[in-house]
Amino acid sequence: MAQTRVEQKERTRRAILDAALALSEDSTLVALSLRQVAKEVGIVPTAFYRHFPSIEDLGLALVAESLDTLRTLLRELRRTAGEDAGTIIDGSVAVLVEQVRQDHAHYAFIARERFAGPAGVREAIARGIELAERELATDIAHLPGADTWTERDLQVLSELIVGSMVTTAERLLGTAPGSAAEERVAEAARTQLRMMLVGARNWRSRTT
Amino acid sequence: MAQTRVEQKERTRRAILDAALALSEDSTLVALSLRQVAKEVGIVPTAFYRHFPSIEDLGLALVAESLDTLRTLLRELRRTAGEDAGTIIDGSVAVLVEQVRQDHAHYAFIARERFAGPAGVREAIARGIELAERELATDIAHLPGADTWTERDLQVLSELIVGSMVTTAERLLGTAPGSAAEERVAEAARTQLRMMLVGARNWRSRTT
DNA sequence: TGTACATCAGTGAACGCGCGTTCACTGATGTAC
DNA sequence: TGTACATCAGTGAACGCGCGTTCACTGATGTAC
Repeated sequence: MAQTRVEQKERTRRAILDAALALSEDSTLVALSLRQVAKEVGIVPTAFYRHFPSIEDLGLALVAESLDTLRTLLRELRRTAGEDAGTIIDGSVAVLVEQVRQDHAHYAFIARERFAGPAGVREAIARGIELAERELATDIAHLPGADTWTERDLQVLSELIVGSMVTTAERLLGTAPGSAAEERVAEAARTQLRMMLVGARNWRSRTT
Repeated sequence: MAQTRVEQKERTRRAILDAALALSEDSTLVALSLRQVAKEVGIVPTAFYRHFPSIEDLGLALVAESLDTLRTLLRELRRTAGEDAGTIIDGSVAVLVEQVRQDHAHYAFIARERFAGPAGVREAIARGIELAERELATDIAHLPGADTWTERDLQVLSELIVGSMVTTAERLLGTAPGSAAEERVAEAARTQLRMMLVGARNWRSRTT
């Protein structure tokens, strides 16, 4: 029965993370107190220290989880990909909508803490987004027709696309699941990706 | 000499706004205390109430200023515009770089409070960005060749462009004035706008 | 110009409250033999 | 299997501190006459 105590600790840790996510929903991590979290979880404030040295460290754990979710999303993007751009675009937006619906709290957390969080949290988020951009650039490089692109142009295009996906995610956060507003944001995202695709396809012909 | 007392009050108000801007630079408005601001300005905490009913109201005043700055920027964008897209793009990026350099604290404030600020502040920022999108759509509609675009496509394109400019501004906030990093962000922004322009020019031919 | 009164930006004491952190503790779970 | 001991998640009292807000105030600036 060596698992029981370990499992109980893990359950409390999970409860702390979920409570922090829920309590920071309408504000931000830097305005969140250890005592609020402890109260929400149902433990005494000092018990918090059995799990995290500070709220900032709890935040870093949440970022790690959020970025894992994001990384899963990007893996999904790639997995859906054939070579038909329209399919990739529609699939990508569908996955993004689905992920934001499913892990709403995590994405809202990223949006909030990206610029307003503690320094370490901001850096961790920035690193995650840069990783997403590099992975996208790699995937685009393997598509047919991309061989005439410079590495820098691929990177800049990836930044543009990831940037617009981040913006789309931020807009989705303000819409209700299944609402007309959500579908409008999704449709706009598909149109924007198609506009960027048209730009990309006609890029070399205009600059070489 | 009816101005002296009024002027002194205005000077204190200005000092409070500047102190709040400076003190929230590494954190956010919701983590900023009235007492910190008062201390920075050199007044007693209770004197704060002669100027604002609360920190949130001070935040709303700061947003109004920030959005005025942003509105000036957009007016500049339009003023620079002939009909040559390359000139508009280069000029727009130059203006954006210049504005972010000049009013760094204000733009950093917008980036931070956009998702993490008090509810009223978040709404005010969202309204300002929507206004920028509508103004851009109006201006694009007056460019030659835009007459075949649907209103919705114009709106979606404007959202894409404003979104990428917001992302560029956020990236510029992380660079030092005159640095190589700043120029790299500016160059990427110009490339992205050109990619979007190529997409826009070839859009109708592919969808009608 | 001189005087008497009004205004009001800023003062300073006081309040109750929630904060992070310390410390010695308890008692159920786990381990050694 | 039974016993004696170790571990450690969670407890609860206590601390000093900064917080927003109240209140009655002061005294320089401004106004009426």
